Amino acid sequence: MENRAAIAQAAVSEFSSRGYHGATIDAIADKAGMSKPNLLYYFPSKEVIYRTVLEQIVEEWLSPLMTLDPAADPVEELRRYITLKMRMSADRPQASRLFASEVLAGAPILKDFLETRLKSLVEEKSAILQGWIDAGKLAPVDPVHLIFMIWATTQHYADFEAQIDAVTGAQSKKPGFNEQASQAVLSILLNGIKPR
Amino acid sequence: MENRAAIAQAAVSEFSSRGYHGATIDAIADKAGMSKPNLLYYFPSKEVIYRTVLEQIVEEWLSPLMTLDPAADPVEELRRYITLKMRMSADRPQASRLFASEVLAGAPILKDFLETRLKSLVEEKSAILQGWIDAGKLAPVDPVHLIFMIWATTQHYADFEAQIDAVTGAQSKKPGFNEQASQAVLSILLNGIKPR
DNA sequence: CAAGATTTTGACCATTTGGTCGAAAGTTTT
DNA sequence: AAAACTTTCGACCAAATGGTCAAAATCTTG
Repeated sequence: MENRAAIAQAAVSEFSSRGYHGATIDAIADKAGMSKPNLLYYFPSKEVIYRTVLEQIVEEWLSPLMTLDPAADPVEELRRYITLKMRMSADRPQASRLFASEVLAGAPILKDFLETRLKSLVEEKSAILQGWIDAGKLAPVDPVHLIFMIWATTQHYADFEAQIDAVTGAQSKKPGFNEQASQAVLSILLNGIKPR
Repeated sequence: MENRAAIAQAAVSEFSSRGYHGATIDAIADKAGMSKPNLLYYFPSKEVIYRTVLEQIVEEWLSPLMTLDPAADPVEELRRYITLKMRMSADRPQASRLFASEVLAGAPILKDFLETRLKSLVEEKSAILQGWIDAGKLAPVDPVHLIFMIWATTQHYADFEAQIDAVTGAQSKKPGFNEQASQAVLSILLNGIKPR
């Protein structure tokens, strides 16, 4: 259904910049090119729209972590993962901000998801990291915190874009900025976890 | 004025958990223990309350960075700064989330502040970092991105508390968690920037 | 092309909410 | 203790907004 997709896209844009309460059905409908009652023909309520787009985003967000390969070289594997997350932040900053906004508010909708699927995924991947550490291929560091740090640094470039733009004088709009940021992040994180 | 302080505190709590639009004057007044008209006797409007608490927070947020001492040992100085930021995240998570929420929304109120005072502070402190790099005391890495990374990782523990709680099974409530997190963050960041 | 199904929307409603107002309650000053 | 000033609040208003509904427009199908 073409219309549902247009609505979802408009919703991500509105929810991410104005927050759940700040976004209005009217504005979403406008952006999707239809009237409010027409939008409500496709989605029963504002909350259902919100849940729907959140769920989509969360699925996409998860997938890169799921591919972590225990057989690969740890540093190269993490380089790949970090690079991928940096690209996602650059490509879909609104999606990142919508997710962040939900978690900031205490994750009222995603709480269950975070406690179940995300928790077990993190546990699973932490075990892989711990295996690498035990094999002496990574410096000894709590794997869960390492995962948090990767999320924090990579998503920061999307979530705090306004601050980064302000501080760098909108350098972040220029092509190559993302590569430069990736270089810095990779350099610090990978050096930080290489065994000495 | 005791009442203004109570209002400000209630406002930080409401704005940080419900966002600007989700927070209501009534709820803030309730939490501050007074009626809505009474609250509006102390602050002329919701937006002024918001601006006021944001400005307070931003001042506090800035101060640790200002103390960076070029004469000190780089690694020890950064250890001090990171530890301080981690403690701030643990002590005042709501303040952190309110700031994050403002930036997430595109920093409509703080834009000017970020482009002027924060920008020049970052430039000033970047120069110190660059000096350390030139002296061979730090690994060569873009100082601005290093500052972003420190902000990202430390504030993550406040801003994404809901996610961290969910994933760690509320371990983060236990005493010692913050120390453990600080250890991990310090270990990775400091190792990441030590010259090799 | 007519009957039926789907999609679209203008008009409307109920609730929420930011903010006002006038008066009451409390405090300070003379 | 009366006047003057500060603080508090019940009642109210106007605008915004989530959602409904019946009818119109459009599309599908026998």
